[in-house]
Amino acid sequence: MTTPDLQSFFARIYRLVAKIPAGRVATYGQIAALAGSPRAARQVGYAMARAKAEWQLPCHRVVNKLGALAPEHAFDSPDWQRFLLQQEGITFLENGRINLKRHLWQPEADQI
DNA sequence: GTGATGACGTCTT
DNA sequence: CAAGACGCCATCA
Repeated sequence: MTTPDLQSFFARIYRLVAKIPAGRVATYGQIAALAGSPRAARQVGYAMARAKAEWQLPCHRVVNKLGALAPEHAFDSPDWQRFLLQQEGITFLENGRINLKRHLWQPEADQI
């Protein structure tokens, strides 16, 4: 159709991120693909940076495909994201990355 | 409308 | 998989 963007891709990204259950993590590419643009993974991170705290988005549950967390400057405190994830039961490897094999979010049709 | 930006991903070394 | 370079693509100035 001529109007594929109901509001903006960011809006869809926010909606998807909000559906990530606690104790699970999703990748930027995963969110981007669900939003309709598999190649727009960067925009997912951009959307997180522009996200407002009032939206209460679990942006700390969004990581890259390597399991590495966002840059330190992205959160209030350098290890704030890691702290939140550990509080939800996320396990980290010795190299400081998340064990995606164990905590990667598997979106279902009803979740979208 | 053009150019620059960037919380990524993939390829190559 | 580590580190660097290029590409992608929506948003911002």
